[in-house]
Amino acid sequence: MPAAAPRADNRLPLVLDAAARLFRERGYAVTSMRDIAADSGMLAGSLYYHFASKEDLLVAVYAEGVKRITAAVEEALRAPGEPWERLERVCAAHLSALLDDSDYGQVVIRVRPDDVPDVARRLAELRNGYERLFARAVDALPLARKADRRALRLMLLGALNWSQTWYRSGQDSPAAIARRFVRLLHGSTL
Amino acid sequence: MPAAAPRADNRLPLVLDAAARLFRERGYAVTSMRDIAADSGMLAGSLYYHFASKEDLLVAVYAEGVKRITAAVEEALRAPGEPWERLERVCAAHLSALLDDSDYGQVVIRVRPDDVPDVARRLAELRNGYERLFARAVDALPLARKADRRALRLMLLGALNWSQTWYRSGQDSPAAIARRFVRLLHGSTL
Amino acid sequence: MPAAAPRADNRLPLVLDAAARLFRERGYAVTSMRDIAADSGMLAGSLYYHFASKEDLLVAVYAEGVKRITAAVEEALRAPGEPWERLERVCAAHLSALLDDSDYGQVVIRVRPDDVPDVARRLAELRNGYERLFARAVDALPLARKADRRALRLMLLGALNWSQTWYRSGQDSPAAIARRFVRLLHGSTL
Amino acid sequence: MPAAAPRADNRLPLVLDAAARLFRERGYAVTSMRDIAADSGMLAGSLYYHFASKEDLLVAVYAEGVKRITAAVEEALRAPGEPWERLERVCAAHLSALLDDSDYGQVVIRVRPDDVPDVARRLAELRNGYERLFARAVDALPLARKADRRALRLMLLGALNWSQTWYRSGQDSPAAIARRFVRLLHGSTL
DNA sequence: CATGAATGAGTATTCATTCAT
DNA sequence: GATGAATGAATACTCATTCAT
Repeated sequence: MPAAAPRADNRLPLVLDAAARLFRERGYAVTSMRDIAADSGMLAGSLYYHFASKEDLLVAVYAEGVKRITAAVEEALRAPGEPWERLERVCAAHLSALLDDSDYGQVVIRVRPDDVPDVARRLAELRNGYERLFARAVDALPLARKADRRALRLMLLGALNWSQTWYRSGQDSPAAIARRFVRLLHGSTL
Repeated sequence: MPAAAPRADNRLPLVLDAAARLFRERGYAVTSMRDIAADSGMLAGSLYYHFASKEDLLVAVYAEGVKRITAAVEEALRAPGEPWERLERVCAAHLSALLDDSDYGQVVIRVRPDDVPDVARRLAELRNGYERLFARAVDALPLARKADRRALRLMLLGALNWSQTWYRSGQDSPAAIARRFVRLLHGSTL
Repeated sequence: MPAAAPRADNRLPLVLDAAARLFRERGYAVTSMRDIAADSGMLAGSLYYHFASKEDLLVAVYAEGVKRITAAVEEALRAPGEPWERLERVCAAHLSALLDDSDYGQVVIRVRPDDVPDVARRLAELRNGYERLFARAVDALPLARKADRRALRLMLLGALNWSQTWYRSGQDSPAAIARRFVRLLHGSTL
Repeated sequence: MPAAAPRADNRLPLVLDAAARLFRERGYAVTSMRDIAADSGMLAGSLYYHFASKEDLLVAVYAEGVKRITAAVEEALRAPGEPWERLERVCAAHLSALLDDSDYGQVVIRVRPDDVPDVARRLAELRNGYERLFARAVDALPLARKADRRALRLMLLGALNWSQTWYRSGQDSPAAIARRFVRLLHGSTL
């Protein structure tokens, strides 16, 4: 019997889920601890048993978001295939995590690190950690010139992330969007 | 004695400028009317002589931002040249307005319409109005297939808008970024 | 007509009075801004128009308290007379300001500077300013030895200030207490 | 197997020590049960096994403080000697307990009974019990008039207690302070 | 004995807004 | 046009306390 076993009725994950959903739906600044508490079936004060501050709660959600996107993209990277194919799979995975899979991934895009000055650096580091992973998929491409590689990465990632703005589920699937975006770049770099 | 001559010491533009700067720097939710008032050398209550609400003030800033981007892009569209060249110029103009020119343009990207539910629709319309203009530059491209046109527009616009996230003035100029992005797409669509 | 004339219905003094009374009655930590507001016939938030923080409000009350004690003691110092007589009058004035005259003086004794770390230094300076004045009355005494002078001052001031603990109005008057205390010291120093 | 033997690892004294230290350092109102718990290596809830409320904890600390001062003063009273000499020793003992010996004694001075209305009476009784002891040392003095006796006691006790305000260890020792204070009163009463 | 989790009332403070002057 | 003064609701957070485990 492990000593530190969490209780069965631990509601921390519930809190995290509620926060993720609200941060994604409305944004960080505009979501109150009371909102989150109400959605977790608790009182506002009770949240502080689990998280020392609203900012800490955001960091936890954000970290979970990065973790999920990372996991999805790592899996896509592992599968065999030709570099452009792999990039397409990576983009599809990235988009899925951002648009469909859960609130956590969307928070990573929606909440800007500098919206929350006190933890901006921690958030930025989490995001950068992930972006290095994405860069690996671009580095593997057989490109002619080096400068193009950075531009291609920034362009692709920007386009994917911005998709949150216009994406409506039901129409184009993440995979379809990823395919179209990657193909737009493919021919041009031959 | 002229009847409706605006006073020389009209401080409305001052208010608008302060709001634009603060909304851009910190975001809408986190900027208070008192902050804006202080930056305009007034008291919070006095703002209400000029704007009925904080939301109205945002709409005014946003509209001015769209107007400026629109003006810059329209000028770029007017200049003669081959469609891809023109698109490049349009992108450079768009980026300049977004990154360098003024706070107003940056507010249009930084503030999401749905951050402010009550005026979300008005903001979205303003933004859409502009995006239709941008679309014209894409429509003029000699592309093989129709589907590509939409993807190309969304990709390009997303990549440009997202650049606010990583752009640091001093390094790459807006024009250079625009050129690289457009060229990445050009070859592939021949 | 002076430009910055305060409005007739300015309720700031009301706030100050309420704060003084409550700080004296219950202590600083235990008095809430709501309590003070309720006693001034306002809402808690409204206090912040007049004072930027609870600490600032305390400083204002404290300063007023020191000012009043100072004024009383200065007057006692000005009156002519033999040094011991003058000291007695000074002590009586000090005690009156502390026990009878108003809440402000009592706050100066009741609230310890280090109860409020952030403004401790400002409070201590205010108090020290006054104590230097009190010291003048002791310095004028014809004492044999120098060391005694400091001890006498500390003893007298301590005894006077502590009287807040046991004093019940109706019994001994401040003047009577002062007389007895000073006479206890007088004979011994001849 | 002995029935009521207290456990070896009884942590109650630890709690008491932590509370004494914090009440002395910061004051009662401003010290939280969590602070005390943290300093005792426990969680806040666990304190309630030992004490029914924060107020009870204060009473326990206060009582211990009074007990220690009482013990020190009783010892000083027992030693033989002339009344003024004995008073001086009593004052030195009182001051030591207040300034140097431990946190408990200082709490008795620092925390005013009426800071804690619900237990104010119990605290006052504890304090009075001690003060009667102190009075015995004054009663033994060969004084001319009765009124002086009360004044002398209040003056001396007040001066001693207030010393917490200006005393800085390292400079004057409690014994030296006591000597000076008592001598200031001695001559005058001959 | 002690913890983990929560409560519910309270804290200081902030904010968009109002309106008489 | 703008201010001084205030409102009322909200905000993040704290705290003494409870209680099943």
